[in-house]
Amino acid sequence: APESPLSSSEESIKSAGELSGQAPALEPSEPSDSQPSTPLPIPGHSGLSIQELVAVSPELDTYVITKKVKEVLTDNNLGQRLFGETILGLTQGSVSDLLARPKPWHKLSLKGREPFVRMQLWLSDPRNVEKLMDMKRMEKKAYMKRRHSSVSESQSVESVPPGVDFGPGGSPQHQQHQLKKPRVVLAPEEKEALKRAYQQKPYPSPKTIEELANQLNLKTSTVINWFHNYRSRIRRELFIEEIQAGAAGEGREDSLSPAAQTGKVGEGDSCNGTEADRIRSAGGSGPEEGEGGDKKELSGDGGAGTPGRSPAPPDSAPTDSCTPGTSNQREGGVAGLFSFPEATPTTARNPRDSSLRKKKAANLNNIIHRLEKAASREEGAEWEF
DNA sequence: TTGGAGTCAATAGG
DNA sequence: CCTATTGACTCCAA
Repeated sequence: APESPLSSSEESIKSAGELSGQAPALEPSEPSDSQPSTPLPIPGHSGLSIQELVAVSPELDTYVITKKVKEVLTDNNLGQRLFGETILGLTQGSVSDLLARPKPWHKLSLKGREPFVRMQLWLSDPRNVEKLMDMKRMEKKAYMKRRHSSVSESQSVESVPPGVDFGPGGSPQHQQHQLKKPRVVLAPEEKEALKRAYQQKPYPSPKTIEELANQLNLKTSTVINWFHNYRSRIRRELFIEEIQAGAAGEGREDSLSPAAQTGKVGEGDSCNGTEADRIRSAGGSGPEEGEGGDKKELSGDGGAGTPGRSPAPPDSAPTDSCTPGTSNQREGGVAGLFSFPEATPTTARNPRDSSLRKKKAANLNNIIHRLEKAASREEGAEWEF
């Protein structure tokens, strides 16, 4: 007998303390949602609306929404899969990701806002929870029935365990080519190497990527994908931290508690990075833009995962000092990868601040990369800052 | 083409 | 079962 909490809209209390004006406008008013007419046209395809709703949506607080959704789901023993597939039209993994690290509304594309609008809509009517629970029961029932009566039925061919031929039934479409790519799983050492490479160059040139792939024995496409994903995920972490920093205060009713988790990407605070991924950038490689041919050998230590390569590459301060400080950037100028100095003690209290800083540094590096790229393309010209 | 945003879907842990 | 992680894909804009 699940009760029905939440009122259609409320939130409000948010302390996004930032310099940007950005008045918290007003969002409480939901787009006059009648209620029954179009509860949730079932993910697939709606008659016509969701997208329009998104376009008119008043800026939602994605953090509050996901928090509420997680709460409702757990309180009612509803899984992400069912919720995602029936309410959002997304798979479990996507839902997990979305709920765990919602991006701030203003950084979402129209498409990206859709799931949040759906969640908001779903939350607005407590009866939706009931419906979902009913579906859950139905699924369970169907499942029970299936396994009870289908003892005879041959195993439905799903994922054929690699290298297994089945004599009888004869698999329908001979996908024998084991055209089920095994899914690459990068070894910890490989990830480490890639992260190191990322710190050197967040945007490696095709040539560099090629070299990396060879050194690590990976397909170049894998390396490319890795960089795409890593950049994207680092960026997202940044957003998260931004939000938390903004809502840092105490305001939160049930504040912190669950918040503590998140920590994942950048804890390697300061030195000693065991296996932490310090975003700290080491000596910057020259701006090898375009075809400027690059070098960088990058110690590939494909085996020993222990840090401490010997013939350190060109720069890299001895002892791998913690203080990035004055980067010994050479000629090239800009190139220098940012690495914030142990900033003002005022901002160093929280370990999270540090990782935030590092991520921001990475972000700045991205910006620099873009500027350089644009600059080289525009052939100098008006790039006065 | 390249990079970003969203997702999917296989997998690893519980 | 469930959830979290993550390499690969699809779309899109520049």
